[in-house]
Amino acid sequence: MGRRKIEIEMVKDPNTRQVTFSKRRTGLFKKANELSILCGAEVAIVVFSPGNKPYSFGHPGVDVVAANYLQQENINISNDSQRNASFDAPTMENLNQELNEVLAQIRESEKQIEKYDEILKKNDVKKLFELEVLKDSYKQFQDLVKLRLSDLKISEYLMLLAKDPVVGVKAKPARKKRRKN
Amino acid sequence: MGRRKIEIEMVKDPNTRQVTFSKRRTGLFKKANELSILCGAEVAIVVFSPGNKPYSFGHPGVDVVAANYLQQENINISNDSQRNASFDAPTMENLNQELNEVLAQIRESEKQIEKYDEILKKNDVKKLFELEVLKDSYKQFQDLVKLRLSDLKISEYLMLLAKDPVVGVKAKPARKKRRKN
DNA sequence: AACTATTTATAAGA
DNA sequence: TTCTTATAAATAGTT
Repeated sequence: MGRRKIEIEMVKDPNTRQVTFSKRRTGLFKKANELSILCGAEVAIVVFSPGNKPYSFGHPGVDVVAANYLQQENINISNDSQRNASFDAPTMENLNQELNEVLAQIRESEKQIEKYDEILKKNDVKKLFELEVLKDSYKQFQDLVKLRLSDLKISEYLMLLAKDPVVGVKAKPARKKRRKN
Repeated sequence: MGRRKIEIEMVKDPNTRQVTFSKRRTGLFKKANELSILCGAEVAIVVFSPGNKPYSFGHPGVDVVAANYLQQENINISNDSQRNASFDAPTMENLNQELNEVLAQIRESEKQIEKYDEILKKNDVKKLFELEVLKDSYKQFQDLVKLRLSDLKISEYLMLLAKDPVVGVKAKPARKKRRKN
């Protein structure tokens, strides 16, 4: 889309890479905005620049979309457009707690997946009932992962780390550009 | 970018709106993928369709997963009401092979989830880079599960089992599809 | 699901 | 960084 065609591969020159990033991030956010308006869709994007600086776009807001994504279960219960718009900036404690909860449940589910696997390998028809039970467990596991440990959630976690990287050590007042590679 | 210029405003016709959504979501994810590769940037996107169906994109440099996702979504993404409408009757061999593949991948990923867990518990900021790497692994895992072991396929698998309990012995000729739940 | 006339994004240059 | 512009790419309407 420019004077010349380029291959989709890492841009080598760091300077050019930064310029490309700026241009394309602008374009991406514009597209996202158009999509949300044209289709009435909710969109949330989090991007880290080559220098690891976070940028985000959201309609109606990253927080709102994140909350909806994470709490989709509640939408089924209340039909109203009573979206949970109150997704306060997460703290490290919140995120850690939540992640640990999920990870615990994942481990719990893994045991059952193991059994699932075994039954499948045995192909024992008499275990059909058991298999259905395990299926339910597995679906719960999937849902948990999808809903509660979403890409977005992880990105937010990383954003927090990026912004306040001295977790549990000390808080730096500085808000300048942060880099690590 | 089309036959005519359009205003950026809600597309009124629901049918057209859905088509526009599909096309532009594809475009958005493609752009996101290119951005991540060209610039080595982290990107995460969550979108809700007009029908409130969630779609997500994530990954730097895992273009294969993104491509697979786009290729397979016509299988995975279909309305509940039309679930079985266009799903060719799977054979036992197909399903067994597919499930075993996925289960292998799950076990592979579990190891990395463990490491993820450990790092989270440490809250060690210096491990940020490591965390990002693990996040990628975990996201791949998520995508795999979503793509290849959908609820639909499990349901079909169970249906087959229920009807044709001699698993792994032989595949009976295709039969009419029936729904259980 | 494809096609194509147009619009839009953007790579390179200033 | 911002602007310009030639060209590549996305897509709106069509088949």
